Amino acid sequence: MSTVGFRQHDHTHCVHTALAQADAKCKAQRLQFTPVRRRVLEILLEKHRAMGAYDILSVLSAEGMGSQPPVAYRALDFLVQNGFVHRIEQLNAYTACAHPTHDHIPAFLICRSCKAVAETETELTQGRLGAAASTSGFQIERVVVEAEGLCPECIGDQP
Amino acid sequence: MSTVGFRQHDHTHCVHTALAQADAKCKAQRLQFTPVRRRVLEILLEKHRAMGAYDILSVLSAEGMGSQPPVAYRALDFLVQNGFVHRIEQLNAYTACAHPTHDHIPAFLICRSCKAVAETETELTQGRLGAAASTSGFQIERVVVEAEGLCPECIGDQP
DNA sequence: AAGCTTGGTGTTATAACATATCAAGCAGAA
DNA sequence: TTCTGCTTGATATGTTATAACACCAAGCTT
Repeated sequence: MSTVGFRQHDHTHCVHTALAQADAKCKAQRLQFTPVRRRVLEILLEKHRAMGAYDILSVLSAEGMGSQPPVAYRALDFLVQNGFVHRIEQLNAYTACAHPTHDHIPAFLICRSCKAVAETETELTQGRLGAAASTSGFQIERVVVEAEGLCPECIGDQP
Repeated sequence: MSTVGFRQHDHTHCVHTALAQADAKCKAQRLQFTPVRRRVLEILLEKHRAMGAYDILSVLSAEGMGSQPPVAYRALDFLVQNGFVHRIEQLNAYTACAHPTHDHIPAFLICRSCKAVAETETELTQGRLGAAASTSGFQIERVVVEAEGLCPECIGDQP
């Protein structure tokens, strides 16, 4: 059920599916899925890794789709805002959402060696953090959960 | 038990206690608790908020303790490494540890309005993320848990 | 004491990440 | 058509972080 990266899959297919889903959602919600936005999502889906804004920008730039930072950041903001992409705070980087079809609190496993990112979900507000929040009167709006470590591929290689 | 900020307390006392504990731990572990390192910790304890490296640097600089970024970053690295300070990834900022006397996985409640930070603990590896990690063979080394929202003080003020 | 090693600090420079601002284009509604 | 709102282009700048190298002080060796 919950997708946990770190394994083989039909990549071309998953890229196409995700783009089609994004298309559909944007149509349904009257959002403008412009060429730049679409291409940025596609780049992230293709790489299947966390990428910095400037990495993305350099791809765009090579393709003549704009060469200044705001181009990338604006597209990323749109994609994050609408749940197509998540920001990885630890890395100041971005990765395509693995479950774009439903709302969720994402949680990530991030390989410190190869930067592969697996996304799963969490319902943290019911745990200890949620308890702390409610006893102190804190109103949680967003939760970041990111685990750093070594993915199966890299456990042998790196210390 | 778990300290959840957002309330009054004897601040001078807590600063002194924390510094004394840091002193003791460094002595015990033969770590060099140099003036810059000590002062950076003190600054963070005094403010009791998340502070950026450059905020800290400007205080240091005003006191003639070095004016270049590496001065602040080196001290912060030391303090983070040894558990006296935590880095808040969402904010690219740092905050003094609220439970420096024992090892723990910190979790934070961060007010997006006033930047107050409350630290609590979590044992996340037993939850859904831990399960995802073990089924996929991912080796978790570090976990970041940060909730953003509004603290009790700011709930009335800000939208 | 001279020489060596280790770890901290001072300093310069630069890399990496992100946003403010203003002008121009373009699509859909009135 | 004209207005309006969103998107894009472009310039400039702000913010966060690190590389690299020189210097110095403490502790250890011979």
